[in-house]
Parts: sequence; C-alpha cells; structure tokens
Amino acid sequence: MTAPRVRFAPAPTGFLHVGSARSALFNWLHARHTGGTMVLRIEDTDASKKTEEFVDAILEPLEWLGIDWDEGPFFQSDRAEMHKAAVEQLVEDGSAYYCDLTRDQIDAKSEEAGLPAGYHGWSRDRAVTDGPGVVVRFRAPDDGVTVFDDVIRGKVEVSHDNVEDFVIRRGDGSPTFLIANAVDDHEMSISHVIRGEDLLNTVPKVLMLWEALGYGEPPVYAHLPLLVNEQRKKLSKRRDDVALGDFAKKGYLPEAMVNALALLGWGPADGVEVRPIEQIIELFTLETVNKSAAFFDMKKLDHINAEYIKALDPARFAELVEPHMTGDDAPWPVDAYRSEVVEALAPEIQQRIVKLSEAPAWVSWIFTPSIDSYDEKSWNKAMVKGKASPRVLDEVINALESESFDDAEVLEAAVMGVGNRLSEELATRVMSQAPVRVALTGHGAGIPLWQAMTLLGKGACLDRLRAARARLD
RNA sequence: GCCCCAUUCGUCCAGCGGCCUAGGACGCCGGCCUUUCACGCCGGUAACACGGGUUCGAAUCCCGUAUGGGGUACCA
Repeated sequence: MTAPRVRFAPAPTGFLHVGSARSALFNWLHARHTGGTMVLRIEDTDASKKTEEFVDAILEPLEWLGIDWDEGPFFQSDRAEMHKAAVEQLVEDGSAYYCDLTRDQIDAKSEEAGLPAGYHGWSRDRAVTDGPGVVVRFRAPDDGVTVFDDVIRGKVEVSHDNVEDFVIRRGDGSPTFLIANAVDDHEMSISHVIRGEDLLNTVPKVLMLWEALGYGEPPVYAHLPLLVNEQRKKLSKRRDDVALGDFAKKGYLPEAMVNALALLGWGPADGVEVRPIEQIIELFTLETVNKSAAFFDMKKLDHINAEYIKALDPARFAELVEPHMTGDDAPWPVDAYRSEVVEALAPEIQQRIVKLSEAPAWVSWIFTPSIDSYDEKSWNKAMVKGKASPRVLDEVINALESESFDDAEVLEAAVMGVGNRLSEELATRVMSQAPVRVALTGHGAGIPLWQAMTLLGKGACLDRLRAARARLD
C-alpha cells in the first residue's frame, strides 16, 4: 500500500476557527502517523470570496499550531480551467446538460407537478444551449444507490431518488465545489478525504462525478464528528467565539491547543490525555475516531493549558510571557519591566496561572513604583483585625534594616521570627507574613514573598513597609 | 417535509458479547499539606435515552420509538 495523501481544504471565508483547525489537525495526524503527505488546498471556487487576508487568516493559525503541510497551498481558483474541461467532458458525453431555469421557475414547476420541492430533471430534454446565466447540471442516475464505506461512520447508503441533478457549473461559468472537489482530489491523488460530518451528504454526488469522469478508485472517506457549541449546534463563526487567533492572544499555548483539539472525537486507549504531540501522532488512527459530536469545553482547555505552562522551563516562560507583560495589559511603565525578574520568579507564576495573559497580575507590584492603593479586604484582615500589625511592622522594619537583601531565606527568617517572637510574648498567634505582604504588594494573596523581596530591593521594601505603617496611625 | 448521521457521568474520552456492582480526565464537593494565594496529594459526586428482540450472557449485535444534529443553494 502506498503512503496516504490527505488534504486540508478550507474555504477562505474568514478566520480559521476551532472546528476547521480540528479537521486540519486530524488530517495532519493521519499523514504524520502513516508517513503520508499533507496537501493544503484553498477552496476558493466562489471567486467573490477570495481575498489575500482571508488566506493569511488560514495559514497563520495553522503555522501557529504547528500543523505544517507538504504541498501547497494550492488554489482552486487557479485550477478553474481543469474544472471547466471536466464539465465540458461531461456535457459532451451526455452526463451533464445545460439548464436555464431560475430558482423560482424550478419551484413553480415542482409545485405545478405536485412534486416535493427540488429539481426534477426539468431541463434534461429541453436541449438548452449554453449562454449567459445558463448552468450545467449533472444527470444524476434515477435508479440505484450509492454506497460507500466511511472509515469513521461505517457503511453509508444513499438512494439515487434522493439525489437531484445538481449544478456543477454556475451561470457565470465558474465551477462549483462538487466538480472542483472531484477533479482536484483526483489530480492530486488524494487517498483519504478527512473532514467534518457536515460534508457527508456531498459524497454521493462527488462519487457520481468521479465515476462519470472515469477516475477509477475513489478516495477513502472519513467524516469527523462535528464540534458543537453549548446549544449543540455546529460551531459557527458568527455565533461562537472560536477564532484561533483569539486563543493566541489570550495566552493559550499552541501545544495545549493542539492537545485539546486532538481530544475531541478521539482519545488514547491508555487514557493519558495530556501528552506530547509525538505520542499523539503515534497513537492516532482514523479507525479510533468516535462518531458523536463534541462540545469544545473551555474548562478542559484551561486545564491542559495550565499543565503546559507549568511544564515550561523558566527562560522559555519568560520569553513567552513577555508580550503580555509589555503590551497594553501591563499596568506599569513599560521601561519598568525586567525580564530577569520574571524568569527568576517563573516557577511561582507558572503554577498560579492558566493563561499567559494572567501573568502580569502576579508581578505587577514589583514593577509598580509604589503601592498607591491597598485591597480593602486584605488591609482590614491583615492590618485592622490583626491587632498586632503596628508592632509587627515596626519590628520587621527594624529587623530588615540590617539585612543585605540578597538571601531569600534570611529575609524569611527575619520576618517569621518577628511573628514567632510576638506570638510568644502576647500569648496569641501573631502572623507576620500577612501584614508584610499587604504592605509590599497591596494584596493579601500572591506569590511567595521572600525571593520577590530580594528582587524588589531593600529600599523599595522598607519604603513600602514604612508607608503602610504610617497609614496605621 | 425529505435524506443522512448520531445517542455512555454536567463536559470530553475509554468500553468494540462475559474482566462493567461501567473506567479515566475536566468541573464540582470534602479533606490533607500550608503563617498568603496556589501547586501537589487523598476521597466523594455523577452516565449506558426508551422499548422490543438475538444470546447461556448486551453499554456492546438487530429492529423500532424518542431526542439531538447535519444536509436539502448557481456556499463549501
């Protein structure tokens, strides 16, 4: 058996969304698993839709995800001559014919004849000749059934009475998706057509063309279960917030995205969900893809993304998070940002965030010149309810004045020592970390203090402690 | 309407006739750890749509019903 050839063939109708990305991924996984070839083909048969930016809107996210292709991108619009030649061939041998009926006329005829809505071969024997506005229809067989084996769905049967004479060339002379599909898949020697279930119904038509064109053995089909929204409807660009580009902006890692996408409609037999792409490639087979529609759960994506973020090495994390730290999100002067600080604190930040965009919040206090406002709840809890806080701050300031601030453990011992001493003296539990934290960061929760204090520096730490102490009087 | 497809915990996935008193993951709840917040660890919650067959035995096979989805264009 020769190596498979698959294709991802999106229509350039806007940004790439989660559903298309999943189709691309499954094609890619199959190609990589089998050592096959991935072809990228832009289905811009409807010329009015083609624009450069829409093409970029597809290529860029694919590259971001790490889904590469071996051939292409090809454009169906560039291959129109081939499609037209195929149409002509079919007209010549009688497999297709011209039709000049408008939609309204077709509907009227059906109603008149008491037939269900649809096209009932009205122009088959009218000997219409070609001209402006005249379409070409394929003469679909009246009897019999088309049967094909879908790798994922199994045997699918469609009776020919349910296939009307469909249009293969529009009134303006342009080929439709159906004929372009048959011609291109044949010309490109595509062996496996892997795509969304929404295209399942077009298979019999393409197969009819395939046979009429004398193409021989058709490709193997594999129709993926649809990705749906919470209403269980097919993901739509208009309705659903699913642009791949947005995920990048929010701080999802492409590796996490791909991992999450691979888990929709498929799962490894051993149940290990978060794993490197190399393993997914090795384990993935079309035969193990399931049949039912899947909802793309952001909570699960978040979890997977968090796992990938935790696994990042500090330098890489600092690098990836930088755009979020220096962009519009950053609540501090741009030049105050120091990448080394983030790298040093990376492990602490990494275990606390789900998306890269959440990172700035954890270190903003370090890059802010001073604490201008304190979180009210935190202040009340640590400073007001903690009655010993004035003494804690006084003693911490005192203890810290003689420290050099280059050893986190020393700072910890100094601050904690104050709390322990006071606890004994006042015979009650005195927390020293909380008031210090609020004084330094303005909040009661955050990353561990000690190492961060060495990075903030002695001057800034003492200034903030004194400012908070003064506020208590 | 007609055609096609699907139906296991709230969600995603496993299960392809006996190993299932249905397993894993996310979420949620509880606990442990912890002088912050997290992480981590432990435990709990929760599903085979329904009805008929077939079979010694069915979540797994067949039929029907219900429900959901997709398609039904000179979109792809």
